[in-house]
Amino acid sequence: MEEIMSMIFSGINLVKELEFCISAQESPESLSTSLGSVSTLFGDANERLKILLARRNAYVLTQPEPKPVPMSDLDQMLMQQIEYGLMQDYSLRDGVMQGVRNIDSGPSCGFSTPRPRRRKKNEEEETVFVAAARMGNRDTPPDDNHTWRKYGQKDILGSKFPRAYYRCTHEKLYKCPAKKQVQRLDEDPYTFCVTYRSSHTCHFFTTSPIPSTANTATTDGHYGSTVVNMAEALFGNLDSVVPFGEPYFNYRSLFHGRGGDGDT
DNA sequence: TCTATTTGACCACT
DNA sequence: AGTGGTCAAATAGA
Repeated sequence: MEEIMSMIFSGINLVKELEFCISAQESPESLSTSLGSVSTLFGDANERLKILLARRNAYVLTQPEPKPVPMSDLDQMLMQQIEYGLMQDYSLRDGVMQGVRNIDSGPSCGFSTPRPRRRKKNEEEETVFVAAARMGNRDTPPDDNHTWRKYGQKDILGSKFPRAYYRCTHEKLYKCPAKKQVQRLDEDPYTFCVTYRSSHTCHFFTTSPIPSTANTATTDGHYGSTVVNMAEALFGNLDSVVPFGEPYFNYRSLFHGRGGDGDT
């Protein structure tokens, strides 16, 4: 899965380059080359996703009493990542950085004593890609409304940048199990891959948990359709990738605090 | 003095 | 054995 996400975000970076080619009015040859790279990469990622989803669907069908799961965690995670990445891209292009994120999912899973030194295999996990601030401190991702304490850093094999490990500041006081890992992408140092593990059981924020709509760079209605259009342009047939058409899938809900709840 | 960060070492998993 | 995740002592900063 991480490999697919890596491919998708590499593709997004290629789209950025393509956009630059267009604005720089480069030759049709270079445009064609750029387009080819994009379509190859996304096509490949799409194929892998299809295989992945097919396997999952097959697995669900083999369950004795399949529950009505409208959208799998995997799908949801994927969509969040894709939309979040696009959102960050759009925000940066508009010169606005929005550290908006709210993807806590489900009940927290605490640790049993003694605390394991390795994460559990099935521990809940959410990965988002966050654009770094272009000004100020670029070494840390934008504020995500929670306070974190760094407890480790590791050089990761094959990665140019080290991975930083954070846990919730309230871990001891409120037994909050939330953790996150932050790593820069090799292909785009301005983008962080942030992996969240376990939900916050504390509900303390460094800033207001719901940013005012006055801060929104784009209206979410416009953005939502833009994202869909862009994703469709990128993936061709969205139905084969993500269930935009799912009745239970509300992509606006992914962006809490961006005016998605209140506007009509 | 307290809290956060750094960093080498330890440990679990593959 | 190699790698990633965590611990914990040392250190820095408020």
